[in-house]
Amino acid sequence: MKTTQNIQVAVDAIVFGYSKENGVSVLLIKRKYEPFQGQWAIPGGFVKDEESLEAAVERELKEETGVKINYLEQLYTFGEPDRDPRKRILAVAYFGLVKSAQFEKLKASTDAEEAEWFNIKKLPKLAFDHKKVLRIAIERLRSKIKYQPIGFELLDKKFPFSDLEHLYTTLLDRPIDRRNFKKKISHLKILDELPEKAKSKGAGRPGNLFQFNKSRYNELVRKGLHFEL
Amino acid sequence: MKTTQNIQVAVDAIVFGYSKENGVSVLLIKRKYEPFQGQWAIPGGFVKDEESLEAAVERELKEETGVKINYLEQLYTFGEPDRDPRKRILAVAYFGLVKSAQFEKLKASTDAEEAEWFNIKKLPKLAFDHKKVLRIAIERLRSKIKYQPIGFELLDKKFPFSDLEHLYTTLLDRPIDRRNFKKKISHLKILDELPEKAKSKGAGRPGNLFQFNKSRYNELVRKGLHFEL
DNA sequence: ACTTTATTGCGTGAAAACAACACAAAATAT
DNA sequence: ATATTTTGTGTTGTTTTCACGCAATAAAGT
Repeated sequence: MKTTQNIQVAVDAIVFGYSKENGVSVLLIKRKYEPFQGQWAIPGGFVKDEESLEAAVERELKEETGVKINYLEQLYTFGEPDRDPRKRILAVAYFGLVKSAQFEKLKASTDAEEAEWFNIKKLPKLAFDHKKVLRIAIERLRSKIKYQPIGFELLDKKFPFSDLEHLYTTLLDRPIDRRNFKKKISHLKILDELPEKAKSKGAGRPGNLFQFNKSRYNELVRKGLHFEL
Repeated sequence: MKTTQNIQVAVDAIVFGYSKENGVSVLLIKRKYEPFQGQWAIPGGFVKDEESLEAAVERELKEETGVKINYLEQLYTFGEPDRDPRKRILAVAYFGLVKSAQFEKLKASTDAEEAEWFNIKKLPKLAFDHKKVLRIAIERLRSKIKYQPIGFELLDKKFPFSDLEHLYTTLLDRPIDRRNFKKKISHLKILDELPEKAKSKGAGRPGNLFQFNKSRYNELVRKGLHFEL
């Protein structure tokens, strides 16, 4: 077996967060070193020899941003020989989501001076091929939210229905009929309606709170049903 | 930058073929060397330093099996530290399809003595974690065929409608109502009906020949429609 | 306090998609 | 010629989706 191969393996983490005020945002870091020093980039780094890819993602995220991920899946592997100007680096990109509550917690973190959330419609110039990587990640988020209940991973544990609606309209970039949307979601029976009401912030009638019921969802999947918006 | 990392990068190619007689099959090779010498495995090999991942896949496939792929996409990257007993190998797995005409051409190939097609329901024992890899690939094929027109990549350029129907019943493992299926497909207007008829092999009325119209399909996609069985 | 404004919650009818179903036509096999 | 195999097509009842309007609840404005 040849051992002449000279490719470094890294992981990247494209992490999305959401809030009603800031919309759908992605976590970026400002690069401290060359190449692309000072530019914004997707967080990530090299994989250690004995470490799984997922462990590497979580470690790097913690080191660079202090953020703890709520949902993680593999996105795509970028392996073009010239992605990095110095040497060949293969990046296994992961796709992560954080709950609304976690979102914005950056300020509290110590290492996070150079990390920031950016609305996905107002992205800065990015290092390497990260523009392309991010485009693919956003595509995945947009399409996946239609047939997998990952939207709930972006909201708080308890949320008013309007938050869910707002998330979908924002992400899919089209208006949604609240009544039909409610019907569709509620007859899947994957949401529990809580007795409490949201405490109103701002004008308008306060909404009931809901909660995603994961075990109910898993049941449905076992029966071959599937969520689809 | 540390260069102490010691991970080898390989590609694997899970290639599917189809024929009415043999059903949906996958291309495997018999390993010539340790570890797992003599066992069946997914074709693949190490990526060369200046070579793209896709190029590596095509090269290895040609070397090991003589098969030329018709459709190729990335499947998943397997990076667990202990996948290979000798040293850490990260495998970027690709998912490929060959046309029915190409299928079975193995015998003609010179290097292909140790390559064979296996019906996906009659798989042999596999080397490494290839059983898991294959399971994921089959899942992908099954689910993707429902919402992307990749089924046509498995058939000949011109095919009778019954072939399409047979492919779907086989792959989805459930009966399909011919009339409803025809209605659904034909009102998408992605098939051109050819004036010729299939020359009959065996009893029964010969069917008309059809052909997938890719540009028509792309139009539909642009308009936001989507294929779904 | 009462009026205005913002937001939530619910129901109905029309249109489209889906599922179930049977028989005639064209070819080969005997 | 007659039987057998396989293709091709149309109708109807049911279910799902889509479009749409109005009353209820609370905060904000006066």
